[in-house]
Amino acid sequence: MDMRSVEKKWQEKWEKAGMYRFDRKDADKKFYVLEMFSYPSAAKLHLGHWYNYAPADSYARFKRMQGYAVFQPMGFDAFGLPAENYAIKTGVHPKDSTEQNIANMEKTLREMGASFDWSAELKTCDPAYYKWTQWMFLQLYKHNLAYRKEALVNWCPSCETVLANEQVVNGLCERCKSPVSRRNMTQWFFKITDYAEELLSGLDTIDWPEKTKQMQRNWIGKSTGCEIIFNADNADKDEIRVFTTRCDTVFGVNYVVLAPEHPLLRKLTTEENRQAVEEYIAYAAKANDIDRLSTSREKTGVFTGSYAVNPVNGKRIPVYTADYVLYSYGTGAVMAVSAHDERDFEFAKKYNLPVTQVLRAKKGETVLPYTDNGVLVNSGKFDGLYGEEAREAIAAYLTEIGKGSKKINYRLRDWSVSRQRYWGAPIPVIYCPDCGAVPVPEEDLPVELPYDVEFRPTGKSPLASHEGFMNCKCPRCGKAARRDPDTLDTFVCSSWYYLRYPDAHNQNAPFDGAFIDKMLPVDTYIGGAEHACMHLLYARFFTKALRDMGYLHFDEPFKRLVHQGGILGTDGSRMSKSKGNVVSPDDYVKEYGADTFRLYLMFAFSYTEGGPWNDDGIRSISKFMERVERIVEKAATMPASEGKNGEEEKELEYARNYAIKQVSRDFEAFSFNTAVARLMELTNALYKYDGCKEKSGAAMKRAAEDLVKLLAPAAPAFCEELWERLGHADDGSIFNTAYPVCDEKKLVRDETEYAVQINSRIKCRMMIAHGLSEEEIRAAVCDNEEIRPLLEGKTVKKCIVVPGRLVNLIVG
RNA sequence: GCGGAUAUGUUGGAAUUGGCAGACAAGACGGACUUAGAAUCCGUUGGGAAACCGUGCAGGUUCGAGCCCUGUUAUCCGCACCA
Repeated sequence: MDMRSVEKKWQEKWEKAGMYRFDRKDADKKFYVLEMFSYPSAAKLHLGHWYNYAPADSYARFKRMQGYAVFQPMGFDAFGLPAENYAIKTGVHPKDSTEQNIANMEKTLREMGASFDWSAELKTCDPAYYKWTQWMFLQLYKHNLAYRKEALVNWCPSCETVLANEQVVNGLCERCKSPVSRRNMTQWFFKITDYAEELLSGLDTIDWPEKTKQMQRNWIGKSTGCEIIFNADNADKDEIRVFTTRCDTVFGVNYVVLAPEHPLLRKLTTEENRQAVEEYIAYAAKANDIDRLSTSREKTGVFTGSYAVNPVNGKRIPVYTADYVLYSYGTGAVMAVSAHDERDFEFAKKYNLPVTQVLRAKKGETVLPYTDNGVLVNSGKFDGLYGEEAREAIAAYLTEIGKGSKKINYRLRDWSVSRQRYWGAPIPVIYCPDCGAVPVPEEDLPVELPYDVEFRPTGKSPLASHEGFMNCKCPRCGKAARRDPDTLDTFVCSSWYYLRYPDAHNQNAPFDGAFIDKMLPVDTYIGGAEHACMHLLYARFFTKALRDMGYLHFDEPFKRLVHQGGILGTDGSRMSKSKGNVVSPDDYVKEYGADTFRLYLMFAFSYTEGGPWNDDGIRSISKFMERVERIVEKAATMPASEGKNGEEEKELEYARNYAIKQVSRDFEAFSFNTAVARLMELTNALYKYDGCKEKSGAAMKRAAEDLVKLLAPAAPAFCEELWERLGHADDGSIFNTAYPVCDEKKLVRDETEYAVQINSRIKCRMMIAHGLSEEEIRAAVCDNEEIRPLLEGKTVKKCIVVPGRLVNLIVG
C-alpha cells in the first residue's frame, strides 16, 4: 500500500466531513481527551511531540469507537521566553517567528493523522485569548487572590527576569542554567497558599500517577506543629515567633535564631554587635542559592547581643542570626534545641553554646543529638511524657499561658507572576499617582501587547520604554497614569486553557459556565511528568478559585492523568542539539508513512516508561502491516460461505475474541505495546486458519474485519483503506462503526492444558476437560500415566487446583 | 540525607497482580520457494549431557514468589538546612 497517498486521501476525507468536530448536542456522552498543548518552539514536530500526541490520539480514537463523543482539541502555548530569546539573537519579532512556527506545526500535526477538533484551536498569544487571561487576573484580584508586594524574588541575571520558585532548579535558572540571585522587587503574586489544604486533600480524589501526587504533596509540604512566642529581654518585649514541630523539646531551648532577612533583626542588634551583624546580613544576601542550599555547607551565624526569655521556664537565652534559618519558611525564626536537632547541635558545637538534654530514649543509650521521639526529662511537670502525648500537653500549656498555639505550616509559597519580559500577556493594572494601583476595567480588555517594542534586555521590562503603551488615563480619576510594564508568567496562560477549548470562540466570556460544567473535568489528560509541581498545580488552583467565585462547579480539572515516558537518544541520554543525538521523525515518516511510524512508537516502548530510541523494529512493523494487508485482501475476496464450525474455526474465534478482550483492556490502560502484540497474534491466527483445508470465508472475514477495527485507532488511514476494501466503501468511516465486543462464550475451550505439579515441581502437562469439579480433576491427574508411577507408595495429602492453570499434588 | 520508581534472554519488552517466567517482536541459526533474495512462508533460539538451575544480591513467608516481607547494591527521578 502506498502509505503516503492513502494517508493524504483519508486525511482530506476526514477534514471535509468535519469528522472530529465536537457537536455541542453530544455533551451528555462526551469524553474529553486532552494532551498538553505545545510550545511553538520549532518549525517541525520533534520525536517527543509524536510520542506524546500520536498514541494519545489512538486512545481518543479508541474511545470514539466505543461510542463516546470524543472532544480532543489542540492549541499552542505561544507566549514565552524562547521566542523572545530567539528574537534577541536574530532580530526576528517573536510574533512573526511564533506565527510561522505555529503554521508549520499545524501542518505536521495534520499529517500525523490525529483526530483533533481544529475548530476549537487556541493560541495563548492571540488577543482574543489573552483578553480572558487578563480577565482571570482581574477576578483573582477582585477576590483577594492577587496582591502586590515587595518581596525577595528569584532573579535570573541572564534572562533578566524574575522566576517562580518552581522555575529555580538547584539554584539555577530552569531555562538558561545561570545561577539565580535574589532581588527585592515589587511583584504581583497569586495567593495559591489559600488553597494549600485543598490542593493537598484533593489529590486523594483523582486518578493520577502516585509519583506525581507524591511530588505535589511534598511540594505543598504540610507540617503540623506549634508557634511559640519568645519575648525579647528588652524594653519593648518584642515578640519573636518561632515555628516548631517539636514543642516537646521546648524546655531544652539553648538559643533563638533569626533569619538574616528577619525584620526584627536590626532592632534586636546591640551597638557593639552591629557591625558584625551588618556584615553577616550582607554576606548572607550575597551567597547565592547554590551555596545556601548545600546541606554540607558549614553553619555560620553571629550573636545579636540580645536575649530572649523561654516562656516555659523563664530561662534567658541568646538571640543569634544565621542563614541556615530560612526567612521564607514558617516565621523566619526558630528555637534552637542543641541536644535534639542536628543543625542546632552542629551550630552549638561550633560556637561553644550549651547543650541541654530534655529527652531520653525509651530503650538503650541516648546519644546526642537525639532527634527521635523520647521520654521527657528536665521538663518540669512534663517529665515522663512521651512523643505526641508530650507535644499535646505542652501545646495546651502554651495556649493556656498565651505564649503559643498549635499551627499548621506549608512549604508552598505564593506564586509570583510578574515577568520583566516582552512576550507575554500584559498585566492589566494601571498606576495612578493619586489612586495607586487600579485594575483595568473589564470592558477595556484586552490590554494589547504593542508590536513595535525594543525587546533587547536592559534589566527593565521592555514595555517600560514604550511610551505609547505606558501612558494612559487612570480609570478611576482620569489623570495621567502609567501601565504595569510587566507581563504575566506564561503558566498563567496555561492554567485555564482546558476551560477555553470547549467554548473557544466565546466573545462575551472566557467560557459558558453551564456548558463547561457538562464538558469538564477533562477525562484523560496526557503529558509529561515535568509539570508536576508547576502547570498541574497551578491549573488545579485556578479551577478551585473559579469554582469559589461561582464560575464553575467541579473541584478538579483533570480526572485522570497519564504521563508518557521520555524518548532518549540512542546513547541513553536526553536528546539535545549539543549532544548531537537528536532523532528526527521526518525521515521515518517519509519512508514508511505516519501510520507505520505511529504504530512503531506504540509497539516499541512501554508508553509510560519510554526509553532510548532504537529503530531496529520499524521494518518489522512495516512487515506486519503488509501481512495484515495481504490477509485482509484475501478475506475480502473469499466467498463468504459459512463453515462447519470445526476445531480450527473455534480456534480462530477464540483468537478473535481474545484479541478483542485484551486489546480493549490494554488501550484503556495505555499499554499499547501489548495491544499491538495481541493484534500480531490475531494476524498469525488468521494466517494459520488460512492454511487449513476446510475454511469458511465468513469466519475469515469476521476475524479480518475485527482485526482492522481493533487496529484502526493505531493506524487510522491504513485501516480506513482496508475497511473500504472489505466492502464498506459506502459506510463512510471505520471510526463511525462500533468497536468489537468480546463474546466470552467463545473464550471457553472444551479442554485446557494444565500444568501438573508434584510438591510444587512441574512433572508434566495434560489436557483437562472444561467444567470438571476439583475432585474429578484430582482423579484425572492421579490417573495420568506420567503421574501414576510417581505416586506409588505415597499418599496425596493435599491437592491444589488453580482453574484453567495448574494442579499441585502435595505428597508425602 | 529524605521520598518515589526501576532492575527479567543477545536486544526492545511481556507475565491475567501469588499459579507453567521469557507473550509479541528484533537479532541469530536452519529449512522451503527462487536465476537471485535484504521479498514471502515454515521451523529452532535462557543455561545444562541430565537431574535440575535460572527474574540485581542475601534472607524470609507460602503447597507455590519476578510479584508479598526484611535487609542490601546499582541506576534514574523528585525534594533537599522546611525547624
